[in-house]
Amino acid sequence: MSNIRTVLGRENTDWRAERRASATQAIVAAAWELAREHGLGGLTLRDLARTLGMATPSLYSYFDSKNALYDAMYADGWRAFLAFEPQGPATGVRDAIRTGMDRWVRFSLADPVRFQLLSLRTIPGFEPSEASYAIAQQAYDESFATLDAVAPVTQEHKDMITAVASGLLNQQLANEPGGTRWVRLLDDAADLIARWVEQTLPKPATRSRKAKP
Amino acid sequence: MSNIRTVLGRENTDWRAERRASATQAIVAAAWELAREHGLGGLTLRDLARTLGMATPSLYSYFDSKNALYDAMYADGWRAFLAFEPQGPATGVRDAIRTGMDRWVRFSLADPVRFQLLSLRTIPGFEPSEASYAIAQQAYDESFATLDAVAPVTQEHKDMITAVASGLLNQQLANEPGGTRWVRLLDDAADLIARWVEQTLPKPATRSRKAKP
DNA sequence: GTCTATATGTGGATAGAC
DNA sequence: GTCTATCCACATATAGAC
Repeated sequence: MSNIRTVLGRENTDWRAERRASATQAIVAAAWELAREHGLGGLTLRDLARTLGMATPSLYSYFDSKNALYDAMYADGWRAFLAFEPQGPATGVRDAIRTGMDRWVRFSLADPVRFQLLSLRTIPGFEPSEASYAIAQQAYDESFATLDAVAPVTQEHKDMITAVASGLLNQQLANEPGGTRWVRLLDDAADLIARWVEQTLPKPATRSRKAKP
Repeated sequence: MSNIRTVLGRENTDWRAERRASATQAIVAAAWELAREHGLGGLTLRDLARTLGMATPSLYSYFDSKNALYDAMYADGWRAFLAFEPQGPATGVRDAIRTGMDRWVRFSLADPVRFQLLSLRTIPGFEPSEASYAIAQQAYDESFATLDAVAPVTQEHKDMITAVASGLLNQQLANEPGGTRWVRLLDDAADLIARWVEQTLPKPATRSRKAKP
């Protein structure tokens, strides 16, 4: 049933979709830049449109609202994490925890505004869409894959790890941005948690070398 | 050199100062209420004035700006912490850390919006004044007095404690407000830190029982 | 489909009368 | 100190040209 018309139509559609996607990406990139400059809450659509050389209402062709833009930035931020220095396999629990926390901290320090959007509830009224939250979930799972591969850690273990990492980051960025006062405690913190995790690990079915026959 | 006129003048001044202070306090209290209702960032001066039965610009007789109001709330919040369930002496490092963290967590959970203002950088452009920050410092020092009395802990020890507590709190309030998923890890966290503190305590001038003669 | 032009509503903030 | 009137910036929405 396909003829030349529909094929051309599809190509045309793809072209437009691509153009639209690349334009959307350009808007998101410019939004990050302005957010880094004026703060996440200080981002305005007027500024954004002016930066891009377009009229403010034109942005609504790409985003239904300012929160939709934040949502796109949220998804973009987590995608950036997925692409950020993928972890290799770890030699043990301590190594997995340390490198995992370190990766997250370096990613966050590289762009505090991004950390603010991804991890803090700083934009009043903004809540990520299901689609964007799914990407965040994917990043979460991927980020713990290394540790999961090394030991059968529980959800509580992961919660402790994320809480401590986000606590050190938040204190650092809130009280001494650019410094290292809290962040340099990260290795100690990772060691603490690692020891705790190893001690509270659910016992596997006693895999003794000398199994009874 | 004093006469009846200056005395009356001073009394008059004091009256006015008191009335002004109590009116200011009423505004701050109403502001907290609205912030709890609509979020910290959702607080508007229009709403606040309407609640108090006055015109919006009248608020500017008490506060130079919205941020000045936030500043008064910030100071008020830390004063509330100073008055919140003062700690008694502790039996040891672990006890001091556990009760100190617990006190802070219960205080914060009792009013998440207050925690947000005191501990997060959530209001774009708001920074506490020197006077208000001094109150925060006082609360910080007072809150560690119990621990200080028990052991010569370092700044790093305190930084770790505040970071872990704020991390658990932030995860809890951001991801599951009203729940206990992160907060219930507090005792474990306190134990971890206590062990670490005890191990890394700066050695006191070796007070051995069996001193060499 | 995307742009320009324009309108509405809600913020914070100021001026000036009383 | 409190009010009314007003300003400006912003998010948001719609109409209409191209």
